[in-house]
Amino acid sequence: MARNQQQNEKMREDRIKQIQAEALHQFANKGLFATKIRDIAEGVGMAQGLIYHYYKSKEDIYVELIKNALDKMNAAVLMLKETPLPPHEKISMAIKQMLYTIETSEDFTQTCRLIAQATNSTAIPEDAKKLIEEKRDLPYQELAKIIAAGQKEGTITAGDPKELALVFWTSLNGLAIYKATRREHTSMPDPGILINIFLKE
Amino acid sequence: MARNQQQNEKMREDRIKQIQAEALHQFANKGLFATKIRDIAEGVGMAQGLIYHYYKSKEDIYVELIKNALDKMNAAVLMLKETPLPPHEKISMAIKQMLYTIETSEDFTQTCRLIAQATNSTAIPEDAKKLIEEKRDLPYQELAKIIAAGQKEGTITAGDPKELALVFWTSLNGLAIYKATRREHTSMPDPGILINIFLKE
DNA sequence: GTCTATATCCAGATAGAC
DNA sequence: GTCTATCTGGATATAGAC
Repeated sequence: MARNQQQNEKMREDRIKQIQAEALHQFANKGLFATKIRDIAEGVGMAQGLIYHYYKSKEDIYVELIKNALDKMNAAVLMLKETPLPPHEKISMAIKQMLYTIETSEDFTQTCRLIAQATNSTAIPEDAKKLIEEKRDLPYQELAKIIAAGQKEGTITAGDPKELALVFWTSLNGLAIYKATRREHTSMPDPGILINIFLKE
Repeated sequence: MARNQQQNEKMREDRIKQIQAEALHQFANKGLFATKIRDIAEGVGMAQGLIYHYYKSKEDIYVELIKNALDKMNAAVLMLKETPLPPHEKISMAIKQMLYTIETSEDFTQTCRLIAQATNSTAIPEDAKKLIEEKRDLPYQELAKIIAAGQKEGTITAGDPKELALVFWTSLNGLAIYKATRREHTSMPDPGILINIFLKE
């Protein structure tokens, strides 16, 4: 009996993961409003009504995805923060890593697109707005700290750390979104171009 | 009689301009699907049904705005191309100009947002897709040419001109969109940060 | 040109059988 | 858990009076 309950629990979780994966794909490509519950259900291969066995509403799916996306992004930044490297190497590693991930991981570019869409729309669920408000600043803040530390060591270009962090994040984000819409036709620029913005000589 | 016809024609054009201005505002903030015809009509101060005296459908308004937005962007790039300045000064002028315009013109940031949304969604009208396909590459191409010319003169950093153009355009675009969502709280970075990417020493 | 009223459609969400 | 059928609301677009 306990075994069965565990199995059921696992099946349920698998289903939820399927729905999430399909919904991320659809939302990233079409946005919240153009994506229909039917699209998600068909993508997963289940009846339209069955979605409501797992989620209360379309908005609920969306909010959960937004939360996951922001958390994933922030976790990556905190990981970078904890990495035992000098600041300027953190920066160049982060740039290389992100460009590589943009190039190779569709899931990552979709996550970027989801966040970008949500950030740029006022027509998203109230809960999603709150999450964004709460969580979106962390990358800028952490980047700014790393940059300031590097400037103290004399390895990173002079300039307002916050402004440099802003350029860092918006540039890479812009590239991720660009890439997402031309997957086959384009490759990312040489990391050196971006690294030059931040590192001395 | 001819006078009256002219007056009527002008009134009609004014109405259309009102609708366009309101629609740009709404679409930029909420996207195509979350914007309701009623919202636009209310914004202009007319009855919902009256919109259809001026446009056949919501999609038609959207497609027209997309066209205008892309044309405006491309016209600015072609203007830059024709400016009688050496390449490296074109680049630094363009950066300064764009950062200033982002900071001061809400219409410009809305135009950027509209294009960004449309570019990043597969759920837009077929006609809008065609326009984007046709027109969106021009800035990258012209920038790349200017950069290549500057490299020949030895005033612009080495590197693949196309990649540099990509960084140029995605960075500024990313900043415009960032700014749009935090209008009061943020200012643009020092142009020098971006200029340093492109100019030698 | 402008409005009100309405036809029509579509999608989110629910009910209930299996 | 899963499906089919359906209720319901809301939005586009049209019709027709003023």
